[in-house]
Amino acid sequence: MSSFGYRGDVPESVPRRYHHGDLRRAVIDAAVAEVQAIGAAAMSMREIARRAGVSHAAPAYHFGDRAGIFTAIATEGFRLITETIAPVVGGPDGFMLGGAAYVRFALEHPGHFEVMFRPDLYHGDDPDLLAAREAAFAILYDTAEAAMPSDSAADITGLVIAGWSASHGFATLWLNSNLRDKLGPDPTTFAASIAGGMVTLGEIARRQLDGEAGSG
Amino acid sequence: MSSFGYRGDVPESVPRRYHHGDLRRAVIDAAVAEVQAIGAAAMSMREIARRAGVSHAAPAYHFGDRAGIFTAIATEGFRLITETIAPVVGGPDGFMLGGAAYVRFALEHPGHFEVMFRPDLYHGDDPDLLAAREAAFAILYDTAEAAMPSDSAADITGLVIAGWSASHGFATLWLNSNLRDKLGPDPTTFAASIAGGMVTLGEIARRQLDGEAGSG
DNA sequence: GCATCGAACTTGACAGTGGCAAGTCTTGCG
DNA sequence: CGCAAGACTTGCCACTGTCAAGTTCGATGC
Repeated sequence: MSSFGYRGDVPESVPRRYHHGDLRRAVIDAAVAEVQAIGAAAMSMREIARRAGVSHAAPAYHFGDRAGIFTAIATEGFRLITETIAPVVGGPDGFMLGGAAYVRFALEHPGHFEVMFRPDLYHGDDPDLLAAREAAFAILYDTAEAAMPSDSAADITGLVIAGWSASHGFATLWLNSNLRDKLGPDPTTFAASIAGGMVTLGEIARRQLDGEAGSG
Repeated sequence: MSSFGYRGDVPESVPRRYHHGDLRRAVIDAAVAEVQAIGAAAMSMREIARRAGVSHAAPAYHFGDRAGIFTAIATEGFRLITETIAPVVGGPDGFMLGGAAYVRFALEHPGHFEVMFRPDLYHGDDPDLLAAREAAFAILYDTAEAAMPSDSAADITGLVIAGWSASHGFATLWLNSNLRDKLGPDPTTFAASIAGGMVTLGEIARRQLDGEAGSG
């Protein structure tokens, strides 16, 4: 019946063959771009297929279903963020640099970042995903361990959670455009201001802990 | 033609009338529950209509479109979080209590919280929404201002961003189940550990700022 | 060179979705 | 009562993700 007639919206100039060559890669790239542009909810498999110049069901062949595409994106994202943070671990300022690298990753790969932290989108039991995520978490812990002051009585977990929360929260709020109108267009400009805020925040936290210990 | 035959999946026991009475409220409540249970992406207007016992197009009458429902949820969320934080502002521990209240709101109203910080879901130019959001932001600033140590040279904006980021990041990571397996089931248990982490984080930040000032 | 086998696609169908236009019921007000 | 307007219902459309079945093509073995 059919004789390979599908063309979608692909320009005539692009040579069309039955086998795409690297459809898996093309789908991920298009999906990340779509997530970044219009959000994960609005991302459509058929639209992605159209852009790649394949039929509407082709992406599902490689990824199983919609969640499969997001699983691949999240896995790639956890690998990328590990690569971003790993080089700065170990030095005296490793923890601050790690936090900055975390934020930088989020701002440079907003599509990946959005998917990574929305587990309802993907297959949470995928082995590759789990391994990539564990590796990323391990880097966080390493960074905290190396930066822990020798005279501090605080536990590592508390430091990891505090640092991770601060970095993650800033990145999230920034990407949601909740900070842009309050801080100006470029996030690196006010890094010092935020670091100062963290110092003050530490003082306030200490005051409260002392107060509890004294009155309790 | 028709004689008011629609019934959806509503139990027979529920008296059915043409006018629901408070469909607007019912739709918001059902939508929040759906977002909490299956995520905003999977929330369906038709499913909500079914649960409310009205026809599939009834919700759109009150909210215009899907984004209109999310706009109403976000607006309600910003009002609720303002009510949650407002009572704790002013005291010596106001900033820490405010952060705790912020996290508490997120964990108690995960449906609202998810929608509030995903602007791609709703109508960002809605006047009610903008007013509610500004009021919530104002409370954050008030809390920071009241808690600012008199001897601190840091600026308020830096403190607000640092505290907001930490609270927001923790809440987000917790709701994404990224912390649950690392911290145990109940977030209040390890509040002291996290506060200790914030103290350490402040020390690390100060060290880095001093280092930069010394070497630069 | 040639058959053939499996991977990489296409095609077509299905149930479900959001949005729109047009119709219908009901309440409240004169 | 009459009637206008608000609160819905109904039916339709284009679109979506998923599935089953068919088609094409490249590699492998002979």
